[in-house]
Amino acid sequence: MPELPEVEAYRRLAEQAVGRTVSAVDVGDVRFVRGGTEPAELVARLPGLVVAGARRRGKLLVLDLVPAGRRRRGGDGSPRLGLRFGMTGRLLVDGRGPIDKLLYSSERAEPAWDRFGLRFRDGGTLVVRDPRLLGGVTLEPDEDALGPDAATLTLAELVGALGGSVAPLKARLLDQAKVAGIGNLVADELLWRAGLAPDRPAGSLDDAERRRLHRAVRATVRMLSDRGGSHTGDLMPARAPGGRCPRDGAELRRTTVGGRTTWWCPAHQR
DNA sequence: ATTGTGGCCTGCCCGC
DNA sequence: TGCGGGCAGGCCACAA
Repeated sequence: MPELPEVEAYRRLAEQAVGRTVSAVDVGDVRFVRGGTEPAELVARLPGLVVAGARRRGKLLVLDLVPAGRRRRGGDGSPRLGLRFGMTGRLLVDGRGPIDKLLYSSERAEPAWDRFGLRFRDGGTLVVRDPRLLGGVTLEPDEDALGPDAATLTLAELVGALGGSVAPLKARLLDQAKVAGIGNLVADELLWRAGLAPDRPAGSLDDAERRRLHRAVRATVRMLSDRGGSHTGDLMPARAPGGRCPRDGAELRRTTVGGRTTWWCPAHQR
C-alpha cells in the first residue's frame, strides 16, 4: 500500500511532469475530489498552468502549478494540487508507474479506475489510478496539518510527537498530524525493529527507548524505500496466521491497535 | 484537547 | 462453477 516509500517513488515520477503545461483535466470520479474542492474548480483553474514542482510531505504529494512563463509559485493564487493515494492508489505519468506490485491493490488497468488525470499540451498524461477510491485530490491541501516527515524526523521531533500521550505508541505513530508518512505496515516493521510493544503508552518510553525508536523510524523508512516498497520489510513474510518472529522464532501475536491489524513479537517487543 | 470508533470504498480470496 | 462473507486500511466525521 502507498506509504511514504511508495509516495516518494511517485514524487520522483511526478518530476517528469515538471515544466509541462496542463491542457485539460479529467475527473474520472467526482467522489475522488475531496476536501471542499469542487470538480469544476479543477477543470476551470488548472488548464494553461505549468507544473513547477513535485513535493512530498508524508503520504501527500503536492504539485505546484504556475502560470506559463513563471518558474516558481508566488502568493498570487497559483494553485497547489494535493494528491493522496489511500491504500490502493497508483500514479502514472505517460502511462507508466514506478511500482508494479502494490499490496492489497490490483495490477489490472481498468479504465474506470482512473479517478483523476491531467493531460499535457505535449500529449502526455499524469493519472491517479485507484480501484478503492480511498485516495483523493484536493486543491490547496492543508500541509500544515501534517506532522514532521518520517524520512527526516529528528529525535526532538519524535519526542514532541510522543509527548506525554497515553495513546498506544503505534496509534501515535500512525497519526499523520504527529508524524507524517507512517502507515500500518511501516509501523509494524519499525516497532519490531525497535523492540517496542505497539500498545505501550506513547509517553511511557524512557530516553534509551525513544532513541531506539528514532533510529528505527529513520532506518526502516530508508530501508523500505531502498528495497522498493512498504511491503518489503523483514517482518512482512511472518505477518500471517502461525507466523513466527524472524528474530527469535516466537509465535507472533495478532491484535488490533489504533484500529489497525497489528502483528508483533511478544518475546522481544516490550 | 485527546482518544477511540465506525463508515466509506471495492477487489480479492476462501469456503461451500 | 458461482456465490456470499470477510478482509484489507487511509482518512474523516463524530462521540465521549
